[in-house]
Amino acid sequence: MKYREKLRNSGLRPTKQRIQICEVLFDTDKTFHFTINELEQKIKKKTNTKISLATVYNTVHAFEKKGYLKQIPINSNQTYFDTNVSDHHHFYDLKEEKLIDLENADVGPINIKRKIDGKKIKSVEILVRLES
Amino acid sequence: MKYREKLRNSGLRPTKQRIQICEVLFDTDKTFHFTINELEQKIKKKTNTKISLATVYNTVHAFEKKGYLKQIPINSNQTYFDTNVSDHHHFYDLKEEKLIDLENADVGPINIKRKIDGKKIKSVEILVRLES
DNA sequence: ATGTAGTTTATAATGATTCTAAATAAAGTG
DNA sequence: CACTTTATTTAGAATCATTATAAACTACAT
Ligand SMILES: [Mn+2]
Ligand SMILES: [Mn+2]
Ligand SMILES: [Zn+2]
Ligand SMILES: [Zn+2]
Repeated sequence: MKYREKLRNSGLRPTKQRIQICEVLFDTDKTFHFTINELEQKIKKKTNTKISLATVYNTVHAFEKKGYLKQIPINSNQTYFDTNVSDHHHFYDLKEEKLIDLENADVGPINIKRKIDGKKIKSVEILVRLES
Repeated sequence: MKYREKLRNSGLRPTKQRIQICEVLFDTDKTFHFTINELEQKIKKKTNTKISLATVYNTVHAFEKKGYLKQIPINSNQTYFDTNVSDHHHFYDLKEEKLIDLENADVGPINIKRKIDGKKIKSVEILVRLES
């Protein structure tokens, strides 16, 4: 399978669980946003096997560290993750509690004029809250 | 005191606890960012009375609803609040885990070109992550 | 003063996330 | 292939921020 090599190249052993999670996360043209609980549901539906919640957490964190996922800062009691790891911005629909990608073309260039000594910019992200 | 009226005008009874929390939050020229636990510490230090944690939560949420505080979306296990309720952006120093205000003049104008039917923009916030 | 609705409080409950330690599986060695 | 080593999975417990509960208290109107 295509994920065995990807995992091995990342220094992660290609276990059955990790491969299944890869299939749920990356076997799609569209990227998406998810919480751990939503991911658990997707896994349960797609594969009929059960992966323990601890493994889902472990795997998501491992993938995040390797740069295959990223966290989206949102005021929510649950952490949101994104399979789109490119630099991009978000709408957050407050009613639906859903994130929507904003392509960079949807936002003009952003110019951060202020500098902080000894610090460099790691990321610049816009969150646009939407109400009905 | 100056806060009695402000509270009454907001439909909030001016209790001893709320006035003390107002003093900690608003008796300063500089605005600041805080978590509930940091606020609890400040209250303990400034006033020598003890306000229950439940009241701190209740009051912060009441003030947020009235628009005297706002929440800042950050990936943290604790919720961050801001006494600066104007539209503004943030640096987030990943090492110090501290927020720093970016004035609007520090960021060029932001133009969100995409629209979502039936939704209107409630806020636009930039988070600039800083690394050392 | 009395009554009512709002507020505070200690404490319990909740729920997302992390930890633990034992069982299992992958990789390395000869 | 044995055999060893090391990483991973797992169920369940622990943690910890936040919210709920319900009884005591307080601001305020009459
Ligand atoms: Mn937050
Ligand atoms: Mn978050
Ligand atoms: Zn996204
Ligand atoms: Zn701020």
